Amino acid sequence: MHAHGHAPDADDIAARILAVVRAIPRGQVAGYGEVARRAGLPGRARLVARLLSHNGDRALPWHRVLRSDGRIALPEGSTEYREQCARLRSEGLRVEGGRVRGARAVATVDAQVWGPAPD
DNA sequence: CGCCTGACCACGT
DNA sequence: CACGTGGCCAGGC
Repeated sequence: MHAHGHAPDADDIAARILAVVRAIPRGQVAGYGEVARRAGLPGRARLVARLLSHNGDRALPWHRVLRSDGRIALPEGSTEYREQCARLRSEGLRVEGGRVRGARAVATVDAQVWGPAPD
């Protein structure tokens, strides 16, 4: 084990992504690309999606991860899709037409406290 | 190796 | 806001 730590192993990458997902506050959402970026993996949105699709941890707040436009990525009508809808609504979020309203208004907690980055 | 698929994204119309 | 287009990365075969 311990291959040259130069490039992070798949396990480390997965762990970082999951950590970022767990860090999304209740009642808030983030895009796949946003999550990847926060995990230090710009451009790996699809990796985040793949990881969540294989995830088995029910405690993981995977439902807070949406497409960049605020839409639910899962196929409409599927069991997982309905569960995501239910979980989001249970957190007080308004979901309409498979989309979370106001998801793009606040991308980060900082934006909520300090307002949109002036720079 | 090449080819196809996927819980994606940015951009233009 | 809906759609279409091209791009990107990882896996499965």
